[in-house]
Amino acid sequence: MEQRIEKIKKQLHSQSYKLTPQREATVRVLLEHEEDHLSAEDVYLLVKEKAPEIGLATVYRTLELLSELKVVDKINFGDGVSRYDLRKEGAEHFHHHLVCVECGSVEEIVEDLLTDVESQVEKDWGFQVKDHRLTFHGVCKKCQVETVKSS
Amino acid sequence: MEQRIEKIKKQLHSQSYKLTPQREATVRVLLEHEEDHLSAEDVYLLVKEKAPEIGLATVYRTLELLSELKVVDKINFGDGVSRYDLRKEGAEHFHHHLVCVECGSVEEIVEDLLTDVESQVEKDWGFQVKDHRLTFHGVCKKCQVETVKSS
DNA sequence: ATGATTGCAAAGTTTTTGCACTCTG
DNA sequence: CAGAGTGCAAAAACTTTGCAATCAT
Repeated sequence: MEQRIEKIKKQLHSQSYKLTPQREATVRVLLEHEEDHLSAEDVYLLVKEKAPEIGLATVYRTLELLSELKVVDKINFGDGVSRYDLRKEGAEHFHHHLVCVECGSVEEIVEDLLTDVESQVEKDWGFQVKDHRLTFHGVCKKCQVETVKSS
Repeated sequence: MEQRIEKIKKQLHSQSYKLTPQREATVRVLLEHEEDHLSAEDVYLLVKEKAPEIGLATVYRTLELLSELKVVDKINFGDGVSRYDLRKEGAEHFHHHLVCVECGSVEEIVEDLLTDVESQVEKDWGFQVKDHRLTFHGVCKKCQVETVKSS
């Protein structure tokens, strides 16, 4: 945890940004909820527990900044809100998501499944791929079981 | 064009919805701009040219309805707005997008590149895939050329 | 007539912005 | 002190909703 904060601090410094207490608190919340796909509001409420004086605008500004630095990725599952997801340690690409249409749960896939597909896109469309967003919509393991039960 | 409208009309009727003039005008705009990834506002302005009395709320309601019927897909490229994309004729899955980070252009890939990846997800994660969203971010052919020129 | 659909305006959400204040170096 | 960063409140941007009027069967 501390190491990852240290690393982010360096990333900020390298662009002459500071890791202020507010920014640090925000990053800590993200680290503690790495699997949770928090919205800006979610982050705000969680940060507020530790640092009640923080403003929502600061959270937005911080998330925006972290987004530029590629520390987090801003994602959107189609409900009205943006969600913010920490990049995995050393991950070069965005990870994938499995969104369950039954229960709304979101599972993460860290593996990069798209190496072959990316080569194909570069070859066949002449498009130089830098990153990707992949989300599958379907029925998660748990809900499949429950469907069987109830039928 | 007329055939596709006829088909959509049937889809609506099968769920006891009507193809009102407003809805038809909206569908026509979508058909005429199939490559354009229009926002609700875009659609509204274009429909207004032909049917000035239409309201923005109706456009939203129509797009919502078409979305439920899987006539269009609602997508989000990370700017604040939802965009609406007609499903291709006979396409079972959502098509993919190539978003250029230089010029912002959006290219479409109609082929389904994910058949293998989907099998893998079903096998390895026990997740029953129904649909997917795949967007590549990178540099399009045109901007690659221009980068070479200017360097 | 009855129920679906519409247009308008109002309200709701989420996000951004302006500005004075604070902090750090 | 200068510049970056902050909190607050106001504004903006996008979308949804309530309701009376309209339309189609």
